[in-house]
Amino acid sequence: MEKYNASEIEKKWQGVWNKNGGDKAVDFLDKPKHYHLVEFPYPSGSGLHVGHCMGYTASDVYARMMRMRGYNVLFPIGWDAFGLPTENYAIKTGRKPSEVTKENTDIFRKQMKSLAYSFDWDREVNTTDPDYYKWTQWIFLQFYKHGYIDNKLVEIADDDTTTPRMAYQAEMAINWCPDCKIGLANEEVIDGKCERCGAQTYKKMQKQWMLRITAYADRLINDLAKTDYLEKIKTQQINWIGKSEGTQINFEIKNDFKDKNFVFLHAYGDNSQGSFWPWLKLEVEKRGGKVYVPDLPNTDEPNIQEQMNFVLDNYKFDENTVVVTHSLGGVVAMKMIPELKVKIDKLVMMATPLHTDLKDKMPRPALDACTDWKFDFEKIKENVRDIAILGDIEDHIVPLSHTREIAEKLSAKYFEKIGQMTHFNNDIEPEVLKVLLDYIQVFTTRADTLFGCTYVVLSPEHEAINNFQFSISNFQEVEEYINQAKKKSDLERTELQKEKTGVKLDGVKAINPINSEEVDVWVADYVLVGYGTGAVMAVPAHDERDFEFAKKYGIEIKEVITTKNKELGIMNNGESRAYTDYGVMINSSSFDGLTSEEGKKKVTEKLKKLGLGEETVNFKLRDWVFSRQHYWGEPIPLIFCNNCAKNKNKELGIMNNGENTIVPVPEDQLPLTLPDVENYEPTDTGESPLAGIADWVEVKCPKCGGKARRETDTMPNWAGSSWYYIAYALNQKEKIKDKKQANIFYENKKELDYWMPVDIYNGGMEHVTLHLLYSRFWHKFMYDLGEVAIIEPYQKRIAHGIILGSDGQKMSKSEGNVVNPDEIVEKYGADTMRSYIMFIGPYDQESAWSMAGLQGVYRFIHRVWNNAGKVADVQDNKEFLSKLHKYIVSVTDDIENFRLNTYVAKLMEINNLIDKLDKISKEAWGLYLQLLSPAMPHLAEELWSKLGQAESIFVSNWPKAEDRYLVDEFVNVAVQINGKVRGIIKADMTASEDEVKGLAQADPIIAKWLEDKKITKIIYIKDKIISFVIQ
RNA sequence: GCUCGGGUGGUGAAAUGGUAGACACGCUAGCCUUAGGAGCUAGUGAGGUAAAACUCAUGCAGGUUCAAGUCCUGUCCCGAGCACCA
Repeated sequence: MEKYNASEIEKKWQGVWNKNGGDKAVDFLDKPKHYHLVEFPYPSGSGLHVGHCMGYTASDVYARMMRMRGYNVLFPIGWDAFGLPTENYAIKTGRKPSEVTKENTDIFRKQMKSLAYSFDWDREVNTTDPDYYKWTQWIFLQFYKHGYIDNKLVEIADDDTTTPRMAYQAEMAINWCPDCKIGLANEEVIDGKCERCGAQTYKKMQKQWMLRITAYADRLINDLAKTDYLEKIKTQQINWIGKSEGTQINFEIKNDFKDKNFVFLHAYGDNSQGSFWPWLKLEVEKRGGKVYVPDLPNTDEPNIQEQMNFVLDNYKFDENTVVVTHSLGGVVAMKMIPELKVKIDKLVMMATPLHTDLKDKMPRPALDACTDWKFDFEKIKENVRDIAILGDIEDHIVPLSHTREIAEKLSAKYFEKIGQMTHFNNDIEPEVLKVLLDYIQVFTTRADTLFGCTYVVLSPEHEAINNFQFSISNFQEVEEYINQAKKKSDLERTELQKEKTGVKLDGVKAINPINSEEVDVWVADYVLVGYGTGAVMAVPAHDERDFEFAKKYGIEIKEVITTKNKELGIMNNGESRAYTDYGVMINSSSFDGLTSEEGKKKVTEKLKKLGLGEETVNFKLRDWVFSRQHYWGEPIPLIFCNNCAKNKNKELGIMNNGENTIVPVPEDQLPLTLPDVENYEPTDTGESPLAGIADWVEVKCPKCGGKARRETDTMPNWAGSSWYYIAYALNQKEKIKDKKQANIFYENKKELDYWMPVDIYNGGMEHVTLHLLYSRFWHKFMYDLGEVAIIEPYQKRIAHGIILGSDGQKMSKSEGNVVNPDEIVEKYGADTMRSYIMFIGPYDQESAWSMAGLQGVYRFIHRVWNNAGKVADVQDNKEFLSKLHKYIVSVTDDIENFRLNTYVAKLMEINNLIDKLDKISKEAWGLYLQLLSPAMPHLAEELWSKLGQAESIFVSNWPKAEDRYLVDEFVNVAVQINGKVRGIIKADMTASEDEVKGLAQADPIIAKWLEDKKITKIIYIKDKIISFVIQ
C-alpha cells in the first residue's frame, strides 16, 4: 500500500467535490430542513485565523452528519465586509476599499475551500454588494417610516414631524475617537478607549441617527424564553438590557413661588371660577405666589385681540411673570407674548389648540373667527425663559398632534398625561400643578426605604441645576464642580470611584413626598446622567454608596429597615456599614412592620394617590447610535430638503428658521450606492468623507424637485450583519440579485417560511451581546412589519471558546504566537487541522494551541491509513462489533451536542480496537469510515473509494446502530464493600441478583472482606454494581 | 462589588450520583530500521509490593448518601463579562 500523502489526496477530492457541488441546499425539498448558521467573517487582510477554523470546523462536522442523516441542510457563508480596517488600509495604500475587499474575500474563500468546509457557495452574500445593501437600506427606511406606539408598530407619514420614529435624529454626546475620527456606540468603548484602535475617547456633541431599540427591550428579554441558547448567553443578554423595576418619585422643590406673579388665562366659554382655577390659585398662594385670574371678555364669542388687550391693560408683565393657560387661553398667550417688551419667566400651556381642526369635528364658527391662527414661535421663544406644554392623552377636543407640534416649534418641555377629566376639565388637576412646580424626579428600586431618605443627589449634567441657578447661593462653587466633572472622562470617573465627591446646593430644599420632610439637594458625580432620571434619593442607611457619601459629608443616616429576624441584631445603627438587604420597615409611620416587598408596593400606591410617583421600569440599554462618519458603510438613504420645509411652514403660517425637511429616498431608487472617490480620509469636522463629494451630496428633492442634500453619514457595520441569515434563505443568485422584486422579503415568504428559523447559530462568544441583540431586534422589527413569520431568528445559539497561543497567551502578532492555518494545512493537511482543532479541548472552553497535540492527531491519521490494509473478506468477531455499534450511538450523540473533543477521542479508540484485529470486514471498516468522515472528509472519501464504492461517502446514510449488537452476553459488575470497590466480577447478562450475589461472595478477595462480618444491606444496580454494607 | 464559568496526574483533558484519570501529549524501557519531526511493543496518579493485597488521591472545611469529582453549605484561588445601573 502506498504512503499516506495528505496534500495529494486532499487536492484530488476537493476537485471532485467542487465539480459535483453536493452541498447545496434545495428550497422545499421533501426532507426535514436544517438551517445551520456560522457567523460570517470580516474579510481582513490577514486571512482566516484559527478561531474561525474552530467554529467553521465544528459546524461543518455537524452539517455533514446532518446531510448523511437525510436532512436538507442549509449551511451558507458570506462576507461582513464593510468596516474600518479595510477603509484604513485603502487610505494608507491609495486603493479602493471595494478592490481590497474583493482581494480579501478571494483569499478567505480559497482558505475555506482548502479546509473542505461544505458551504453552499451558491448562496454566498457580501454586505458591500449594492444588490445586498439595497435591502439593508430598505430596512433602514422602514425604521424611519415607522414608530412604536403603545407596543405596536405604526406607519408614520413622511411629513409628520412630531410622532416619534424608530429611526430618529438626536443631538448626542457621542464617544469620539480622535484617531479613527469616528463616533462610537457605548458598546464599542472599552474602559474609555476605542475598541478598534485603543485611543482614549472623549465626548463630543453631534447629531446622530438613532434606532429605538429600547422600544423592544422587554420583548428582547421575554422572548429569550422561546430559544435554546446556552444559559450563560441568555444571562449576558438579560444583563446587558438591564431591566429593573422600581418607582419614580417626585420631590417638590420648596419655596419656589416667593417672588413669582402668576397670570391664569382660562378657556373658551370658561371664567375665573371655572375648571381647576380656584383650586390652582389656592395651591399657588400656599407656596407664596401672587395670582391674577382675569375674566376674559366675551368668552362665548371670543376675539383674541380683544382678550389680550384686556390682559395687557390690567396687568404689568415682568421677568417674574408666570403665564398659565388652559385651552383657548393658550392662543391668547401665543398672540400676546410676542408683543411684550419684556422677557417673562415661564409659560405653561394645557391642551392648547393650534388650529380649528379638532378631534370632535364640531363646527365652531366663533372659534374660526376669533383669530387668524398664525403664530410667531421664534418671538415667543425669545420672550420666555422657560416653556412647558401639557397635552391630555385622552382629550376629546384637542388632539395630541396639536400640543406636540407646539412643543416642537417652541422647543419646549413636553408632557403627555391623563387628566382627571378629559381636556383637563376637572376642578382638581394634579398634573397641571406638577408642570407648574419644580420637581426632582428620582428612580428607586427601594421605595420601602423612602422614609430613610436624608438627601437628594443630582448628576452634574442634570438640567434642573440651571433652573435653580438663582436660588443656589453657592452657585459658583457648584458650577466649578460641574465643570470639573465634565472634564473627567468616563474612565476617570470610574477609576476615581474610591472617593466620592459632591457639592451641596445651598438654598435649595426638596420635599420628601411621603412625609413632607425637607431634605438637602446635592450634586455629585457618583450619580449617572444616563440611567434612570439622572437623580437619586439617597438613603445612607440602606445603600452602600449613599452611606459612604453621607459618612464623608456628615449627613444624617436614618435607619428604616431592620432584619426580619431582630434577634440576629445584624443592623448596627448604621455604625459600620449600610444594610442593603430586604427586611422589615421601621421609623416609617403607618408603614412600620411591613416587609420590604410589601412596603415597596404600599409606598408606591400611596405616592400614586398623591400624584407624586408611580411604578416604572428602567433599562440599562440605550438607543442604538446608528450614524458613522465614514465612507466604507451603507449610505443612509435620506435627503434633507430646505425647500420642502419652507413650503410647509408657509402653509402653517410659520416663519422659517433654516430647518430642513427629511425626505426618504424613494424605495424604487434603492440602492443608494457609494460614489467613487479619490480620498477616503474622514474630515476634521467629524463629517463623513462623502460630505466632500458635491456630485453625490447635491441632489434634486424627490418630493418637490428643489435643491436638496443627501445625508452623508453611513451605517455601522452591525447593520449588514443584522439580517444576513434572512438573505441566505432568500438565495443570493436567484432572489437578491433580481432587480424586479419590490420587496424580497414579502414576495419570498414561502422560502423564508421553509427555512426559518435558523436551527443552530454558531459563533464567537464576543458577539453574543451586541450582534446577537441587534439582529434579534431587527428580526422582531421585520416580524412586526409582517416580513417574517417567526418571532425569534435563532432557535439555538452556541459559542466556541478562544484558542490561545502555545504560550497560553492570546494570539497576537506582537507576541509572535499566531498560528497560521495555511501553514498547518500545507504541512499536515486539512484533515489533521480539522481533527486537531476539535480534539484540542471542550468546544466552548478556551484552549491553548499545542504543536505536539497536532502531531498526535497526525500520527493517528497515519494509523487509520495503515489499518485500511486489514480490510478483507472476513467475519468480524462479535465483541468488536458490539463495541463498534455502541460507538455509533455515542459518536452521534457527541456530534449532536458539540462534544467534538470526545468525538475525535472515540475515533481514536475505535482505531485502537482495529489495531488489535488481524483483519476487518469491508462492512465494519465502511461504518468506521462513515463515522470518521465529518472530521476527516478527504481521508474518509479516499479510503471509501478504495473499498470500491462508486458514490461519495457523503451521499451514504449515516450509520445506525443495530440492536442485536447493543445487547451484551456478559457484563462486568463492580463489587463494593461499604461503598469502596473491592472487585469486579463477570456475570451473565441474564443473571439474577442472587446469582450475582453468589458470584461476588465466591470471589476470594470479596470473601475475605465479608469474613466474620454481618451484612446489613445489599444494594444491587443491574449491570453495574452490587454493594455490600457490612458492620 | 455583581453575574456567569472553572479548580482532577508532569501536560491538554475524560467521567447519566455507581470501577476517577478514557483519549492524546510527554516520559521510561525494549524492538525495528532505508537514522526520521519515523514506526512498533510494554509501562506510566502518589505511596507500597517480587507481584498482589492494601493506603492515599478530583483547591480547602463540613454535610447528605450504601456510594460524591458529580448534590448541599461555607471558604479560598483562577478566568470571562458587567461594573457607582440607585
